[in-house]
Amino acid sequence: MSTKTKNAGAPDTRARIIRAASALMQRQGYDGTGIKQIAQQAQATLGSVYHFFPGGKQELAVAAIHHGDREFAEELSAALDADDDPAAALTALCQDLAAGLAASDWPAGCPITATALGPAGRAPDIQAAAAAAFARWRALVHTKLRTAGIPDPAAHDLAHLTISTIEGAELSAQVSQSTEPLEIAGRYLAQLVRAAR
Amino acid sequence: MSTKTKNAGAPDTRARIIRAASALMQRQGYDGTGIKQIAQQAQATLGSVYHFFPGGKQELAVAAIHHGDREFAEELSAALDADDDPAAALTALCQDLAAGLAASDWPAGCPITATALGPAGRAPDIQAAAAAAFARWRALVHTKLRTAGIPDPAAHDLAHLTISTIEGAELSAQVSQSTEPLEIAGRYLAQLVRAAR
DNA sequence: GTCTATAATAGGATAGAC
DNA sequence: GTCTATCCTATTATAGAC
Repeated sequence: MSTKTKNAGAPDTRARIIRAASALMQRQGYDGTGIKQIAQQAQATLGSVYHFFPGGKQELAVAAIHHGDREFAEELSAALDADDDPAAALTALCQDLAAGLAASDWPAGCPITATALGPAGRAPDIQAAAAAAFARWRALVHTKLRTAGIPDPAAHDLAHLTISTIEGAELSAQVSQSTEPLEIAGRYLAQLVRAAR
Repeated sequence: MSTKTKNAGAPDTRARIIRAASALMQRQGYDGTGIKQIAQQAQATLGSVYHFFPGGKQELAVAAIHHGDREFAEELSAALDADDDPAAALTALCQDLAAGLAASDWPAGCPITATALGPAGRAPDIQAAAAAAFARWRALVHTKLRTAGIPDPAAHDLAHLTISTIEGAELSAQVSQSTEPLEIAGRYLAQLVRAAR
């Protein structure tokens, strides 16, 4: 076994820093989150942060977005795998998202939106990481829809719409401090998927 | 005529400041935008900014959100009034939004999302202003759908879905630097509205 | 790899002349 | 209402001991 493989038991400072950056930027955005705050939350020192991320805040944000990307991809995959019917799976996912948002008291929306929105114009690597995340999520839905028998022009478009709508409903729910947008989105996405067969 | 009514010809520093704050925060977010930058863009001095907004940056953000609220409400109203059929009107609106986003080179998404996302958790007045904007936009769509003959449980839900989907599609388009999410959203929203009759 | 100290700069906000 | 100067704090980032 190579020494480069991760040893899961160790304190793993680098992973703690990424998790802290991801969680804080998800709620406060890129510019609203300080590196010192990240270090404190990760129980690391400033020196350790710059040791692992010599590229500074931008490199940290890219790592945070990759982390949020994988995080939501796993949640999405689990939800899609839980039911053969994609319509039912999407409805259940929206309910789970609504419950998570309410449990966080609303600040914890999409794992990458707030991180990417502000600096996307100035930092191309941050924009690219966010675009890759959206594309991966779309691809997961696309595969599920095709497996369920929906042919390809429709499956491609529905995958796009699904990510857009879930993203927008989570944003609306967060801003309005209500689960209603996500509940409604789940119902209509199911209706559209069922109509596409 | 009262002296309190606005005299449209004057340089109107206060309005220039609000417009600058709205435009900058739309692209860079609340924390990514400095008051000095706003003053510079508005061709005003720091003293003038604090003269009109003694509450500082938070009061400025609330005014910027109100400005973006009215701005999009007018665009939405105009789009809905342009066609008797709400389905066709929504499709046209999505195409207009896509064109505007591409013309801005992608940074100019929803007028209030970036402004509200970061500080919503800490500043209740900013969150409330953003929630009011979303509610107003939903109400405009709701009225249009009811006028077009869609009964009320469906019209209410469809208004919610419309705002969520447009919001999410604009976000996806911005992040992905592509007009495709908005084009697809426009098509499916039209399909759902037509099916609701 | 970790820690502290510090440099260099930019941020929000205020004071007071005009 | 406008302008300039300034205070105070926080920020990113680096240096160098351990």
